[in-house]
Amino acid sequence: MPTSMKDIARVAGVTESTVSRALANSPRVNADTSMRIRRIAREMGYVPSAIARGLATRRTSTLGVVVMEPFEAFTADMVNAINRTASDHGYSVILSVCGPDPEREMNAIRLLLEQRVDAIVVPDPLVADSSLPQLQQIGVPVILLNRGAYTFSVGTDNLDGARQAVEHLLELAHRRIAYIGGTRSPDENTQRQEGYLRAMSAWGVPADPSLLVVGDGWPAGGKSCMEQLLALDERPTAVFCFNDLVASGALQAIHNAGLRVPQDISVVGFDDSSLAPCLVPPLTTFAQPKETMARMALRIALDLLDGYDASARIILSGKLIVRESTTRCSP
Amino acid sequence: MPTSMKDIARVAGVTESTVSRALANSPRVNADTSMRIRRIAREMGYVPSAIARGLATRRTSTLGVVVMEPFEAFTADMVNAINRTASDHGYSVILSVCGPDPEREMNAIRLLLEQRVDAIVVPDPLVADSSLPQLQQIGVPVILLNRGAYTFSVGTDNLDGARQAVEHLLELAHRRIAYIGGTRSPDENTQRQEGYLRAMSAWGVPADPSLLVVGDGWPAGGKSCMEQLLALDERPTAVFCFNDLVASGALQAIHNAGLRVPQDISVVGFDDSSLAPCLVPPLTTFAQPKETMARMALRIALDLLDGYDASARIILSGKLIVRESTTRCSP
DNA sequence: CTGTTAGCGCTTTCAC
DNA sequence: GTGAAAGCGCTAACAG
Repeated sequence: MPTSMKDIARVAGVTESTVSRALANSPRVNADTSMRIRRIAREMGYVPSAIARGLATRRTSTLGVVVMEPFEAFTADMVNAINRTASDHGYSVILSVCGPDPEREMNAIRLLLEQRVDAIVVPDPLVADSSLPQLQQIGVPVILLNRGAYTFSVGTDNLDGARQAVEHLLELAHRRIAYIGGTRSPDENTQRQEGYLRAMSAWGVPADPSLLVVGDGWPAGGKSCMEQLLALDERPTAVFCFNDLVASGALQAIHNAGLRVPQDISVVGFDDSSLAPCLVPPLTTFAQPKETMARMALRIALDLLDGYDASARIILSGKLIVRESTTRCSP
Repeated sequence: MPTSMKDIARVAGVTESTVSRALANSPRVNADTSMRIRRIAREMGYVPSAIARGLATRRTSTLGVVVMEPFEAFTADMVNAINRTASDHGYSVILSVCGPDPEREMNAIRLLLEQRVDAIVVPDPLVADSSLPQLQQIGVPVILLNRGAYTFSVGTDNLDGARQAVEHLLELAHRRIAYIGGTRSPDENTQRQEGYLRAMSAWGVPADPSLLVVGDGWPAGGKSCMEQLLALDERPTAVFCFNDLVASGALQAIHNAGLRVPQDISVVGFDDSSLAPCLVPPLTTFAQPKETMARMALRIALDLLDGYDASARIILSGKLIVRESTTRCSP
């Protein structure tokens, strides 16, 4: 058995309470005794029990994060960012992985509730809109990322992100610009597509329906969509992709067709996941402000825990990262 | 406050003990009462408290995982695999992220100990050999991955992996084969390099020292190493890389030089991380048996918890995944 | 400044 | 088959 406060108390010849205070650096305990107690604790290899403390204080300083398997680039980055901010605030992170299934997602949340996490963050939520209200009744703050329909959410401005991406291409003189969507997140897809359409029309470029294709949001889908686009009589000179994974699939298809990026076709992704700079060529992509999102999410959670009303649907703006997958349209 | 067993007991007109038993499906409680209790629990929205149970049983059914930030592909995959097996065994996973610094790694472990995790797994350990013994004295099982020097470890046969990779290239008639190492994991690097050298000598191919370069184990390092190799008077026709990240950097350098993969140069990676199939072209790479590694690691941990002596340095073999980045040498 | 006391929510003997 | 009681390790009033 690991040493407990009781053990320390015995050795130090004081009560548990004093030990507790000393270890918490309470000013209400004699400086000498305090120091002595801490020394003894160290010598005895004392490791405080977070679960016992949790039981007593009804706060575990623990944050639950639900992610969908498999970790894809954006999610992994997000977990990273969340973890970083969480530990800055003295929080540990419990990871609960679920499959691509709303029911398993709910189950993952239940598991976290059993662990009595103080709050839950879901970077890639797939819960149905109809179950959203239920999430607020759950007892602990649940924050969703990129889910504007929910009261406690922080997300990226997809509309504007898509606009930035497409305008970048338009500025490079591209006109036949395609959009490869992804069904894995219908809301986000709709918004990004809308942003694409608006940018096009703002520049007076008529939208060609055949340039609007939709895959599954994974590399395979991106690849087959791109193949479809390449088979067009008049193929696009640029493509804007739902996310970086889709873009990687597109890159493969273009390469297989014997074409070059960006000379023959420019490609833009979305997310600026850790995958983006590794691709050949390094991908131009819209960066979601992941760090800020994580910080905001945690802020909402902590405010809620402190009893403040933190209802907020925060929408952050990101910025385009221009790398080497885009260039001026050369007809 | 969430409903507790006490609440249920009051409503059901029984004692807490009976509720506890009923909820645990103990046969020692009357079938009818048991069912009734479980119904009440459900109706009251009861969520058991894992931390209270943990306090009482001194088992938290919780597994700690320490990973180095940033999550790179292999680690993320490993966390996935560990999580999957863990939840198969009814375990939750607490993630503790540390920087690339042994001290912070130890700190991450401490944090997990406070949470009273039942065991700890470290997929990419960077603790010094000299601190290894300390890990065994820590109170809970600590399993390291890919760290043969440690008593409780499971890893991949790096020597054989490198051999497989290089022999694949040799069979494709390559002779000028380079190795791009990575210092981020000295042990593994040494082993993979050794495997490379042995395969070469087994085939009677004299090793050219100028074909042996070493980077940092990240894409940037891979890129600059590859540039160095391309500047050689007689450049290699194939490169074997320390890991997939390095390979992605190499791919970029080759692309920038106006050369093609695999026609001009074949490239082999290591790990078969989720990055590999996304690259252009999809990367031939040696696959570590991640699922098996996770399973074995958990098995050791559970055996240890059950009081068995599970000392074992398990070395698993993996297999080469041939994709499109390698082809026959065309002189 | 320190001790006493009472839980936090659950499990687990030991009785009945 | 069920209850009573003790305890897991810690915190937090409340006294003194």
